[in-house]
Amino acid sequence: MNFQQLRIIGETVKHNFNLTEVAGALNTSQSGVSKHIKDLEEELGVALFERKGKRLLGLTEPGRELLPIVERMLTDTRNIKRIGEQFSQRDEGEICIATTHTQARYVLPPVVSRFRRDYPKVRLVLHQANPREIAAMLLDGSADIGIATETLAAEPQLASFPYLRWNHGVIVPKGHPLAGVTPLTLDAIADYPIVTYDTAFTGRSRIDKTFAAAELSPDIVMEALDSDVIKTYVELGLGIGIITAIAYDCARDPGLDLLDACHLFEPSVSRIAIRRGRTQRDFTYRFIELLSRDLTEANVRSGAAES
Amino acid sequence: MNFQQLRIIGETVKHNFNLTEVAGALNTSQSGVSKHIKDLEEELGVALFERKGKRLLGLTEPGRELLPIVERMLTDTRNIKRIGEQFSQRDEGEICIATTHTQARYVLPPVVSRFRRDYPKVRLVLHQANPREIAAMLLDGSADIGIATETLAAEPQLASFPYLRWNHGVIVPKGHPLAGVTPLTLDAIADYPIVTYDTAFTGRSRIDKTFAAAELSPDIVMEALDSDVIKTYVELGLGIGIITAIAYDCARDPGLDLLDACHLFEPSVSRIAIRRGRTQRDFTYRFIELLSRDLTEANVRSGAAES
DNA sequence: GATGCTTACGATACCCGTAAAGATA
DNA sequence: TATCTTTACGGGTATCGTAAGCATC
Repeated sequence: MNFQQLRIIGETVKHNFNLTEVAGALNTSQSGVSKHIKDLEEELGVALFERKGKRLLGLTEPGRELLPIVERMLTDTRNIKRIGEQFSQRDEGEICIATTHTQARYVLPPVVSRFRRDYPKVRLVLHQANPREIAAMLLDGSADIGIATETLAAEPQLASFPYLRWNHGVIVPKGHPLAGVTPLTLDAIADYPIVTYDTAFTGRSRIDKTFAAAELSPDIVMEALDSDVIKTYVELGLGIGIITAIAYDCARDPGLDLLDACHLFEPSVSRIAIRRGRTQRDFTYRFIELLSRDLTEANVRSGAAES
Repeated sequence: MNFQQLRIIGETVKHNFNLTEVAGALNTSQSGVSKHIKDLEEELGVALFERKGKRLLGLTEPGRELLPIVERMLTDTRNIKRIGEQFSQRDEGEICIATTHTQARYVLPPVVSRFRRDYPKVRLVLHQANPREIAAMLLDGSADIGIATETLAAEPQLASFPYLRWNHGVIVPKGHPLAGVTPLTLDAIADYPIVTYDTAFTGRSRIDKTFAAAELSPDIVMEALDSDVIKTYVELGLGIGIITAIAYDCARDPGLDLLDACHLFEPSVSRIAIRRGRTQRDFTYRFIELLSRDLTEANVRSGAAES
């Protein structure tokens, strides 16, 4: 048994059992991949892959049992590598943060610039993605930290921590009649066409639930992926907008008014997630501490320890 | 990085950083061991071992961080191997049970013979040892199951399960005056010289605590490692014995009487332990089920899952 | 016929062990 | 001096990639 064989097992599952792709992903030859699999199966005395003739179709039962162990070993090799980097180049390296638009645009900038000042030699990669992709990136190791509002909590392999509470607010063009309605009500909102987030983004599910609970069916005329697009179309008069309150800035958005809606929508909680079992660089913990002073390295470590 | 390097790191720590011994343990040459260490340190970019000149003295800080991961990888290699065996030879293999004298002599025989009938092709190795050695054998992987009364629960790497409650009893030569004392009292026992277990064995600590709580200082004239030796010397008239009640059999011990002492000593609990994170063979779970029908595979698995 | 897996074979690199040299107690 | 580690070097082996053969779709 050797590491190449383990890598091949892992990649084979990832690439739908297409060994040609696997060879490409590992920059090696198909023949080598094929032989490695055969050798390992021979050494263990069991077939790991279901075959139809020469094609691989899936894992056998022993293969399914093996897979989680193989994956743990692969992450452990990366952990070992990371410990090496950690000590050989304390303040150098790379940190990849997978996050949604809202966080990247409105919350992270001060944290990022602070981090860059503290760790000028660390390459900071921001990867904007939707919550599902963020979870996938954490799981496959391509991201160190994930930040999102929608459920990162579902996956047991991830440890997630709340770090920011925020509310939805309603934005309207300056002088819009809705601005005169005080206090704002759901019924009043539902009278106008609405522009808001796409499903599975930035608390959209919470918006839907709130209207459903009030037995209202709002007229959603546009679903966007980010607050900036929503603001643009609200300014054009397409309708009123429901966005994160933190995305509104009276100086930058002179054509819009933000109407408080704390009493209408429950607050949302954005979470930070990391992969359990992954050894993190020191500066990764520092980044998380910058996001929330409660999330000290000790707290994050103990939260990630279970399972 | 390769497996041989990881094995070498692990063995080096085990053998007090003597590379000559390590080479012996892995049947290879010192030079190879030395080079592997150097190569790995070079690859990671950090020194893993503290050195004084050419001698290795201990782990550096990165080495200490690395060690648990290396050990997990080594147990994972064994886990993979075990999965192979599990499926290629379902009912063949080896099971090693580390246990104390009392269990081996009085509790395990029926279980062992039943297991041998069910799994005739499994080589069953019984290894008699003291509780500390039992824990060590589980930790280093040389035993599958450990059984003992004294604390196996202390080590977080081990998962232990209670499976047998038992009481201490007093044995006396037939016709001994103590047999007339009913109910038996601690004071009455303390009047006679006592033969019992060595410290750290078969609930000896419980015996001591019981007398201490009653402010008695019993005259312990002999400390033995097992009940059979105690019985022998009680029969010779050296004193009265305090042993596990399960070690007395009126048919086999015609010269002795067992006096009930349930009301004097708290019951002891014998425990079964396995190593967390170790993949167990099917028949290992079957063996545990034979010991206690409550300890089903599902229960044991979930109990071993934490941490 | 196109794609995908396996087998055969030659080149390369890696790992191992012997032997000699250097360091430590 | 005896023990232990490192360095140097040669032999063997395993791994890799090319190329050809063969099965599946």
